[in-house]
Amino acid sequence: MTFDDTPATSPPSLAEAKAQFIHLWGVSATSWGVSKTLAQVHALLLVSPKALSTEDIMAQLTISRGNASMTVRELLDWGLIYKELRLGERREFFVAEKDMLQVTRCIIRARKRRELDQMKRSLDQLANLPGDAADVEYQAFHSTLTDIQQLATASDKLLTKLMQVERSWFWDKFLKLFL
Amino acid sequence: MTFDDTPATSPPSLAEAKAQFIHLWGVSATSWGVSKTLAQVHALLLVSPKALSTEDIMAQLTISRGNASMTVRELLDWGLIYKELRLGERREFFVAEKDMLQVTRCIIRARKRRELDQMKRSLDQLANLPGDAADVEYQAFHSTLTDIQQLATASDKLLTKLMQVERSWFWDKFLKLFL
DNA sequence: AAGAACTTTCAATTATTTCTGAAACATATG
DNA sequence: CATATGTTTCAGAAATAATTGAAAGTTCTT
Repeated sequence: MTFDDTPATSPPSLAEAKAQFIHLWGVSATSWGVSKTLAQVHALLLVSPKALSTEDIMAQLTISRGNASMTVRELLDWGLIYKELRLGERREFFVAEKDMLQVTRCIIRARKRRELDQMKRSLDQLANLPGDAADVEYQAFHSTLTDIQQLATASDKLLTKLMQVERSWFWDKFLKLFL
Repeated sequence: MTFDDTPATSPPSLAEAKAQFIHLWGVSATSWGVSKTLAQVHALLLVSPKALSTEDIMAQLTISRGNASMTVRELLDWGLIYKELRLGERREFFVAEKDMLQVTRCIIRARKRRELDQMKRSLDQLANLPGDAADVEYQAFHSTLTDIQQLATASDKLLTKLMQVERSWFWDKFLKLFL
């Protein structure tokens, strides 16, 4: 990526805009409990028309080999990037899933599994606690837990539906229905 | 707290269950970029039938006065708890909003304002970057940014609708439509 | 206006998370 | 099998974020 010296008043170069987008994606991720590097590697690949090697990623984001390796592996787990193998090349290249509907599905799937499903198990256990229905302390606990459980179940079902939804249905029916 | 000698196999006492819930809420919050203490104070008040003072909160969660004060303030900002003032009492008591639909609205409102709205502004700026439509690098950048923008706009509208939705509509129509 | 009761602030400390870099590991090639 | 090329691991370092606690601030009471 070339260095460039344009004055502050002109529109940013493509390289600058990419850097800004990568930065933005990193900052946003952080406030949703996702590691900055994970998001930045994702952003870099999202705006890259061709597959990048680990070396490319290290160089562009100035991160260590270890970090790049771990991060790429996690993105593969999420399903947000793919390996691209080339004949006669030892090293691996990576491309991002570019379809944002698909990206959304991956993110919902991963986070639902990791956090919502786990939480529902704990809630089920706690909400079943037997107790004295006349005790105001017990009542407060039990009714709050039940309400949260209900909300968790509703969220779960909604997210499951959203993941399964067809592209055409999504853009045609769903959006027009609500928006 | 009362004397209790039950073996490990029996159901947990109410106090234990509350502690577990508070812990669960704290852990879950952490993975969504929300501070542990914020969530734990919220959880404590959610399962407390009566309003608690700052002292109560400090004691139950063993946190410092400063932490309790800051956290309570932030929960007030989110709209998740209310002050309860008592005649002839200097100190303030706090109660949680117990209605989980309302709680959901507060959380959506706060996070949308803080993160989504801010992000949309940045995206608008970046997606407008002029460039050479024949350049594959530019194309990749521009089309990805446009897609993300579209997704952000759709999310925004959906969240706005969700916040405005009536309770009856939500439980009757929305859920039955999808779930 | 001085003291009591309570709240807020913030610099310093502590805890947690993330990242680095070098060594170990894997695999292809001469 | 020795070397070259590339990947993974993980203990310690560095960066970030959360928390404390004591001092300053506020408000009520007499």
